[in-house]
Amino acid sequence: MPPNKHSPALSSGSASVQDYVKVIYSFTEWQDEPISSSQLANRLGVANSSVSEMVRKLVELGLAIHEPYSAVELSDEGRRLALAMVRRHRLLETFLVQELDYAWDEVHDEAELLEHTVSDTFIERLSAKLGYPHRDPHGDPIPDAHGTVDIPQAHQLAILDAGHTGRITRISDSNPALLRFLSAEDIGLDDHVEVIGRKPFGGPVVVRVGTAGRDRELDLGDEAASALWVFSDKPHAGCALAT
Amino acid sequence: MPPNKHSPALSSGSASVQDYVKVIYSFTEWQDEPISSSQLANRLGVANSSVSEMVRKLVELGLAIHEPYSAVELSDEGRRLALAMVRRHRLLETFLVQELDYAWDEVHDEAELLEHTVSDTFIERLSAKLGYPHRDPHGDPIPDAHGTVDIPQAHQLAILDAGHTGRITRISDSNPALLRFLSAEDIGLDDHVEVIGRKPFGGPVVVRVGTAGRDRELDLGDEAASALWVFSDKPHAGCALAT
DNA sequence: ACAGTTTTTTCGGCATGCCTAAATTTATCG
DNA sequence: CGATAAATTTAGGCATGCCGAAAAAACTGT
Repeated sequence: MPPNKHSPALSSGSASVQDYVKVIYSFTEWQDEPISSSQLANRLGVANSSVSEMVRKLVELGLAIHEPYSAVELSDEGRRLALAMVRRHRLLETFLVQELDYAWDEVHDEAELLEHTVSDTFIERLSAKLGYPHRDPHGDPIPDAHGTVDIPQAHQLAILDAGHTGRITRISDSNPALLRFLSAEDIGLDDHVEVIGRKPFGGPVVVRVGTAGRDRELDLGDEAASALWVFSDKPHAGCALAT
Repeated sequence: MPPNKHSPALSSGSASVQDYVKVIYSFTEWQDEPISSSQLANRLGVANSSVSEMVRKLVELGLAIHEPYSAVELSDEGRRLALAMVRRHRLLETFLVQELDYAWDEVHDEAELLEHTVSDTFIERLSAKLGYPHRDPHGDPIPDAHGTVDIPQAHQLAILDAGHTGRITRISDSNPALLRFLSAEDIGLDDHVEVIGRKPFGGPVVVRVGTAGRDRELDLGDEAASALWVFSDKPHAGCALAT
């Protein structure tokens, strides 16, 4: 056993370790399949070989589970750490928007850096100051201090069949430009959506969106339609591409 | 010339570089002598050899001026960077105390970490939110966004002669335990002080302190008396040890 | 001024995390 | 099945910052 306490509670690990663990976790937050090495490399912007190395380290640290040549999964310990990081990230984003008047699309990168630096004390005081929020500005659920999250049932707009109606529960924050576009189109969290259909040959998705009565029809490209997650009005929202 | 723009404005440098520059600067903020290698090593908690290396790098980066075997000084560029870091540190401390209810003695370490991570945007928004403060919770002056500071005329209580009276302008934040002691003794910023004298054989300094009318006499050990800086009521406060 | 002490610098080494290039394993398809 | 393609891992290197030990320079006191 390396210089590693029995159950390191949340003794973090380096910023890199935290990043890896968070990405591994996030990959399965709204989907299911565990992440592969190259997907990890992609999301982290590092070479595949770096991932191999680091994953070995994560396994040594007891944070990940990994059979050579197969997907990477988190141990309970790893998931705890990941959830702590996700909590940090989302609370920081909420803080930046609510207290420092950051725009929607500006918060991600700043939070990405800060999450490795702030102390647990900082995070808990922040949470208190913000009124113990459960959802961040993009609609992502904020785990509580013990690592409990509830992940709302939601589907990407891109995979919903025509006719579906629902509410936008979450908007992926991974592309700031896309967030600016959505903001310009006045599409926001909790807006109503109705899927009208899809233009032929993989064309844009046509939807009707809007807050309250003010709704309008518009075309959404694939990236936009994938970034929008909707909580369907139909209880058992089937969706075409569900495999 | 290394991969270094002409006048990198404030393109920071690594956290280490920032720390070195800040310590070099801080050393002369209230005194005058430039800092020596071993003093630098001491304050940074690193080996002398590490300092030699890093100082060479600082010179390469155009941040420091250094003749072998003599003290280290900052270039204009280095001073700019140092002031930016000091600004960050002090604004962060102010924020932690005012907005997140940190105690006086808890803020230093957290700010020390955060100052390397937050963006300029963050700092400017924070400054606005706090109402553009000029003094941090320990009384240290906060440089403005352009790197202008005014450093109040102040002397360490430890070196003032008997009879001096003044106001506590600044309380060094380098020792949290000492801050807790002072807080327990109810000694705070802007309190009035009168130096009564010094007990024999390098004994404690006897002072009379207090807010408004509620003042009392007490003995202060050398460390405490050195941490307290007072703005003297006498215009040309002479002091015994001034050399 | 010069022998001894102190300060500073130089010299290899180490750890972390990243890279490219070269194996190696796994997957795919005729 | 086997050849080729794709994914993964190993091997060797690089940069940053740190260290201890040893060499070099700078202060000391008599």
